Amino acid sequence: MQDFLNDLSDVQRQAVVSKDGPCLIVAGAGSGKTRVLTYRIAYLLNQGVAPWNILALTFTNKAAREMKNRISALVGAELADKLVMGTFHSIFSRILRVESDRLGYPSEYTIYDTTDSKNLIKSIVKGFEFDEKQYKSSTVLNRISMAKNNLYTAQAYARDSNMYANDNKMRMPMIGRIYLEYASRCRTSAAMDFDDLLLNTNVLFRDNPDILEKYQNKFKYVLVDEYQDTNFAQYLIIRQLCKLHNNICVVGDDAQSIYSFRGAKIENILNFQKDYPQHRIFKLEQNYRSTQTIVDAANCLIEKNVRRIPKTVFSENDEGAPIKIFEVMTEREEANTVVMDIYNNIVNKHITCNDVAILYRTNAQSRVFEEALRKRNMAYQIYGGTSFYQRKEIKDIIAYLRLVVNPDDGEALKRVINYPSRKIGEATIDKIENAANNMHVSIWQIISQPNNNHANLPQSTLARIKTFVDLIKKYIGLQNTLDAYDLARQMIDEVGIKSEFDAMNNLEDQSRLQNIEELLNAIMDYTAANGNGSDRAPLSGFLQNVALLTDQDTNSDEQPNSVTMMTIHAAKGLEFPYVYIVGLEENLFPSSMAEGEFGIEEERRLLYVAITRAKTVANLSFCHSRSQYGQAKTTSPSRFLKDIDPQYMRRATPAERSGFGVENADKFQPRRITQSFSQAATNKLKQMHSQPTHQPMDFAPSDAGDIKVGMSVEHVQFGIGKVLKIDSLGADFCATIFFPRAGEKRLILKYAKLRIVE
DNA sequence: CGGACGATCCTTTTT
DNA sequence: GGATCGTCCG
Repeated sequence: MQDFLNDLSDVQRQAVVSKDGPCLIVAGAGSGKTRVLTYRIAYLLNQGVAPWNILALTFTNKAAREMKNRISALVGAELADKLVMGTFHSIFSRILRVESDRLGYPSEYTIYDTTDSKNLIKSIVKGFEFDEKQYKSSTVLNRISMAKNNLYTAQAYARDSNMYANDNKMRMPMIGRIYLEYASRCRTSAAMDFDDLLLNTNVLFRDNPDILEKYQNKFKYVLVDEYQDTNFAQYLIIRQLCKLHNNICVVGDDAQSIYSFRGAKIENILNFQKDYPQHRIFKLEQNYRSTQTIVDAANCLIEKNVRRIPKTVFSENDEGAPIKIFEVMTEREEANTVVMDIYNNIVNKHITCNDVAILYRTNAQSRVFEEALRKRNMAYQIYGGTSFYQRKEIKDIIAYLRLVVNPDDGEALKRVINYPSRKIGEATIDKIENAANNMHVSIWQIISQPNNNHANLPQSTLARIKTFVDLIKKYIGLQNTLDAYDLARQMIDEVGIKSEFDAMNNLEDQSRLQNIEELLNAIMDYTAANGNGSDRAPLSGFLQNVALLTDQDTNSDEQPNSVTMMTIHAAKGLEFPYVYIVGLEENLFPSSMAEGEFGIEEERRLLYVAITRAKTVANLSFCHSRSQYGQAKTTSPSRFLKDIDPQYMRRATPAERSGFGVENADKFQPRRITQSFSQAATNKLKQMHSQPTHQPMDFAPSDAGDIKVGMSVEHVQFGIGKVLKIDSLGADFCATIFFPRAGEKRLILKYAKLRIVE
């Protein structure tokens, strides 16, 4: 134990061993925050605190998993596994399942994801005959979400004249009414949305002091990661839970608060010292990750913000290279230039694709980079496209499983009652839904009692509905005899989802079938891990996990050596040797959506986060024109470029800007497809396979005699490479070529079909 | 009732 | 430029 404390700096160690009382750890970027948090938990365990008395809250499952692994390495898995550790949403959803009767919910309540919520809102707006353009589901949901994050229940919201005035100003006066209906329909569906998990936890604690006390007693030590990203609902839960023991330790960095659009309140960390007067504060200011240049540049950027906790992050690493600024004409050129620079670094600096990340403000920016990378045959991986569990075929199956666990789940029911087709049309569904709403019961309660024809349907339709109801009932019955895996497999077969797809001639269908198999594998893993002996792993447990998974948690099939592409939000907490931050233009970064000085400060923090992801090199780029909605718009450089002292930057030289081969880049045909999750790639994949492309049409080999050292050449199979050496082998000439994808190859020029790129 | 084809809207960021 | 929604037709 004493040994591992030696791994820490003085401040880190002080923060780890300050066991009792409120404690604020302000952790600058790259200052070893996770290390302090994990060591602190290990230290508590070592001091004899029982693991089940420690509550550790994170924002992502991934963060929780990593932390658990690191603690396991320090104190062993037996102890670490007993910690109460996870995301806010997962921990409190579990508590809500245990205490659900106090809220009038069944223990097997469904968790609605954003799509479910939006669909429900659409249905409500339609039912009220409001204008669907005026009440966009995403806007309405946002508003409801904000309300819930600030602990406004539907009743409180509908009563509040300020809220009404606000909505009225936004020309959406009926939001209060929609919220009321939304809440009521969620309840009849026995469903909670993401925000309900936090709102209802607060309601539970507010209305049931005995339960609050129970958890106050249980959680003797509470630790919160990324405290700057907590919203009011989370803040209050923490505050309540800690009232008794007062052992609250929060870790965060105000400079990295980037989630206010989701209700996060930077005030929570700014006010911690006022909230907990007997607190201790530790500032981790040494950055162990980045070069001095990167840290200093990031510092002078963030200093332009007014609202911050004063601290000075510094680095004792090498000075490092200045930040290179790429100024280009179009986003296509931006992509080619950045990719060419990456390529040059791979060849000249001997880094690998894994070392590189391209970070952008919006997901939409990824496409041109995908294309540019594909042209160079460089593998890439996009994070945050449509995640596995958002795919249609997966959502359909999940909907069936959700119905088995909770047949009142209205959104799941509407999704699959006519999929695969049972000849139950929209008109019919509308009728039964209306009947259900009028009687304030779930759709299931209407259709599962066939003798009461509440919806006034013709006999033929009733019969078709009965087939569906019987199917679901059958599996509700089987739930007790089959484990989650057997039930899912059997149900998928019986329902006939698979026969919707034809793997023979359609690549998309083939991938859908694969996805279904992958889902079954995931259920099998779950079944194996969670069932013990005669106790079967319940389906409900699997569904709960799935509902709270996010993109970052589901990107399981990692590409071995690939460039990472993601939004800056998704990059938080990660680090890469080489980071390219692209699209530094007004109205993109800062986003045109950012309003007021507060909004701009958040965008600035976002850039701060982006820059501090870099270990050795950070580069920035911007265009003079970017196409928006299909047409080119003139853009101007981001104001943030002026926030960084020029001494830390240098403009890319014209040669670097054009990159060799860039002019020709557009003429290449893509020939090998890298795997990724984006829709664009999937579509491309479809196109590619619709016609055989064994030999690219325009691949005309260059004359072997023309190939010289230093040239960039392209090989059919290996992609683009750089000629390192030319020598002779008997009568033939041989070239040693370095291919970023395939490594170094020695090829006989006479046989190797090489095409000169530049 | 379902599929095909246009019109329309759009783009933050995500637990 | 693309995804989604609505309309028209079989």
